[in-house]
Amino acid sequence: MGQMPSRLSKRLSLGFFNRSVHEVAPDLIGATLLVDGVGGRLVEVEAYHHTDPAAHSFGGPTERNAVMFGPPGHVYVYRSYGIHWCMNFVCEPKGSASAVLIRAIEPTAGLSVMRRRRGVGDERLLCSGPGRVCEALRITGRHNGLALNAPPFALFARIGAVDIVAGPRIGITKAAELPWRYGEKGSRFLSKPFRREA
DNA sequence: TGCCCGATTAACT
DNA sequence: GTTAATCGGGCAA
Repeated sequence: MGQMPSRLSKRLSLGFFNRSVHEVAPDLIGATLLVDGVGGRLVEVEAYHHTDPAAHSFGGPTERNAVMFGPPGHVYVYRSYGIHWCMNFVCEPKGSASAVLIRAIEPTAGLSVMRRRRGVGDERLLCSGPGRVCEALRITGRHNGLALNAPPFALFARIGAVDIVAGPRIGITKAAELPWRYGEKGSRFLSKPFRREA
């Protein structure tokens, strides 16, 4: 389990993330993320730039957001609403404190494991939301600060072209109008549909 | 120290 | 459509 995409696509290097978060975020759509062999294709992400009032790093470094100020290609995990975990990929040169929130995945590997962890049978409910992604892939605070190019992570470039749509981010109050949510057009695995879809 | 509220979800009406 | 669950970060006092 988990080797399937390796023959078909390249692994993404840490350098992939050493670019503007607004380039990395759409480029991640269609990439495959596995955690201990379980996961699938990224179909929805959001960009958080350090100059953005909605970003955790906006107010400067704290104990919680320290990883955001570290090197790109590492994972920033935080607890949301005291209940859920949310996972981000740090972008841009070290200290820039920008990151991409992983909001939804199309499950392709370890379906039965994810169903058991999530307690639901419907494929579309396994990873359609940032908290659901972390529960299905069993991401917790102990993953905070880990690099994406080493176990338990495996990250593969997308294969072929992907239709990408953008729109306002979800669940925020500051800078809510900025169109920094990216998704695969027409995907059935989004946490919410995009407004302007053909 | 105390208080408010959040990059959410599921279970309601 | 609404709301409870649940807790740590960040800031006021």
